[in-house]
Amino acid sequence: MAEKLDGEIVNADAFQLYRGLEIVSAAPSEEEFAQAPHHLYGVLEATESADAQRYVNLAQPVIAEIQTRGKTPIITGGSGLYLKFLTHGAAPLPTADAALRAEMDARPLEDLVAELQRLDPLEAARTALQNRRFVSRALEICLLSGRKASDLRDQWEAKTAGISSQLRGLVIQRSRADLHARIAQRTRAMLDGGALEEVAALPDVSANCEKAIGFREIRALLAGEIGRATCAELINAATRQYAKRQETWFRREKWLVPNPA
RNA sequence: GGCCCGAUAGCUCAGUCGGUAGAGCAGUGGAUUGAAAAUUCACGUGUCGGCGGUUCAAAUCCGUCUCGGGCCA
Repeated sequence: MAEKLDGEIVNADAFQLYRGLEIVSAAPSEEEFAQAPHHLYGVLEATESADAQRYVNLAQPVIAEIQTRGKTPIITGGSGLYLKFLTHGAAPLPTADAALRAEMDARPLEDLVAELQRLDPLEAARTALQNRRFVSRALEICLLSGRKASDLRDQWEAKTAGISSQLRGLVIQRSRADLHARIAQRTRAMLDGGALEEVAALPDVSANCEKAIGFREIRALLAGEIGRATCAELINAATRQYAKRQETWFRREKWLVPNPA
């Protein structure tokens, strides 16, 4: 399979700190992946904010361009949500509104829950009401669209129901021991490979970029708040947790084939 | 050598007046269509360092040993 794919990698990450040291979490073969061109153009600057639609807008021209050269774009995760936007498209929902969001952030969660339950009881019942983000997003959809979030969601789910059967993809699953060893190796490579300099040189970054794993930890290291060993361990732990969340997400995507021969 | 402090979950520690122990982190599983490398939910049996003693009952009190750390010599 590997030798048949003349591929180029498009990564589903909005920000690529540590350029050239991307996670190799899915690839036809490790050698091929390492040799394939990684598409870093179209990537957001650290000061820019990101969202799933923005990622799709950046990735699609890159994918099209690879295809015009007769090559296979290999889309890798990254974020399961971003990949799903790419494969299934965006639902016709209102885009986040900064002012409304700031207003909601200032309100107590119970307040948001109560309003959502009043405006759209069905969506409230489907939402994890302890999760502030999910509650405020659902409420935001209702307020901005003037419609019920549950209706819009149902429409979109009905419309995209058949898409998965037309997709092809694979998931590389590793044993936890192997995965954790590779994560530790990657962290080492990052710290030794210029990540400190890269973070030190970054300006005030966007809230999205600030959350990239390693960013805060390296800032703390540079500020002398933690030592290098602690920094590495914190990055390792955060990456392990992220990898586990990726596994959970992709396990649910039934069209993805785990560990094909 | 003497004295003091510590030893409890993988790690850091809490544990009241004795009633066989629980937080944070780590870990595991889940949710997740415009913040997602984010956010969020669930999951806690472990020789309470060892041995002996007191007691109806000991992580807790007493003795002793081991291992850390500190102070005095």
